[in-house]
Amino acid sequence: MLRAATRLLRRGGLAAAGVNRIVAESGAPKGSLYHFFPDGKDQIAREALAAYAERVAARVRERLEPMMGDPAAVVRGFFAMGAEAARRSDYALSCPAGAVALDLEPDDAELRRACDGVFARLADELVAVLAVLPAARRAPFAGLMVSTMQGAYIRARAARSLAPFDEAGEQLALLVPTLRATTTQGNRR
Amino acid sequence: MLRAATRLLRRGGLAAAGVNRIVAESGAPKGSLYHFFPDGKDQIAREALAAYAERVAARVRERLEPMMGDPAAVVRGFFAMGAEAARRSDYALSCPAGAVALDLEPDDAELRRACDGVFARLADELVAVLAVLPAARRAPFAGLMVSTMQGAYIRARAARSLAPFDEAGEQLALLVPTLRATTTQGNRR
DNA sequence: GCGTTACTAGACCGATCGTTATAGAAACCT
DNA sequence: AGGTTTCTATAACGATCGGTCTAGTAACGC
Repeated sequence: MLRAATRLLRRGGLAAAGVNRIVAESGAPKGSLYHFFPDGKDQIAREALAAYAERVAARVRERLEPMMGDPAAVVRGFFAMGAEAARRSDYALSCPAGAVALDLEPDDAELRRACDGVFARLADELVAVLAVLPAARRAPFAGLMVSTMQGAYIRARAARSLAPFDEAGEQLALLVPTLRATTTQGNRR
Repeated sequence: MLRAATRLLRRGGLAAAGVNRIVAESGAPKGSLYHFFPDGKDQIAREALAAYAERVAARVRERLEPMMGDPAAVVRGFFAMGAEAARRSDYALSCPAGAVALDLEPDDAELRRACDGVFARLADELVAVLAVLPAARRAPFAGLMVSTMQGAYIRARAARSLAPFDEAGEQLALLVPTLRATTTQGNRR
């Protein structure tokens, strides 16, 4: 059921993940939804996002850990993962956290934090596989990668093209030598 | 009325821009909606996106053209614009095209193209103000900037922080020297 | 066996969705 | 003024939304 919720969230954000559609697509028992998720839709979305965070973090580590010695390869590999997800779903599936974040009403504080948690979890994983970079550079660069990945999902869907992923991977990889060369004391401003 | 539609799209994507909410918030005559927009919600969204594209392109040019000689300043200025929009709306308003793109059902071909048009228009404007860069580098870098901006909107909203904009601006600015130095024949792969 | 709890089916609620229909007011042409 | 077109108000449509409720079955402790 959480799996169906995640897929619908990835497809069209909060709006597409109606409770009726979730139970319909999941084939799960319809009456038991509010038994396991007493708080309703918000709780489903929250837990789906939390589960997604762990799953995607694990996949990132599994796939990028072998390239730890070559940060540029890590960058390219990261965006290749996004491209693959987009291609395999014919541009239907994006990151659920991104889709939800843009659907948020200002009062959905918990859901907002759940989205933030996904990004934070992802950035942490990237920091780990970017260990070769100077310490002070890792976190901002990981954040940049996460942001760019979210945007690439958006643009890829709009253009029905994988170019945004390739574009992002190639160019952010170009940034790696600069990040390696610059020591902490050499930071701009 | 298009203005109200745009604001609602920026706030929460297609789902938040219900026709009733549009007429309510716009104060516009309620009965006349389907007189001016016979195709209904899709048409409103399409025209709102088209109008937004022109407006944001004009603002980008107006604000960044003075810095054309310094691409790094252009980059920082671009993301400062995003940060300002997010800050002024208390993280409520993002790019409508991004929000709509992640809400799209696969059959909304026209709306998808409208989103793509916004990104293309924006990238074109960035290419124009990045004229100092080598020609072959401009378009991909402009695309990267657009993608990263979309992602920064997402992460800023999730984190309720402007850090993603600063992060993006600072680091993409670091990429400028590399792009300037590398000639066309020096392209990787 | 029984009693209790965990779970499920499905109808049902009011609200809101996008859209259409009807009918009346405003504006315009001559 | 009369007639025509343009616009507006309001009600209503069926569909779907998130959520509740009741009745019932399945599973378990004892």
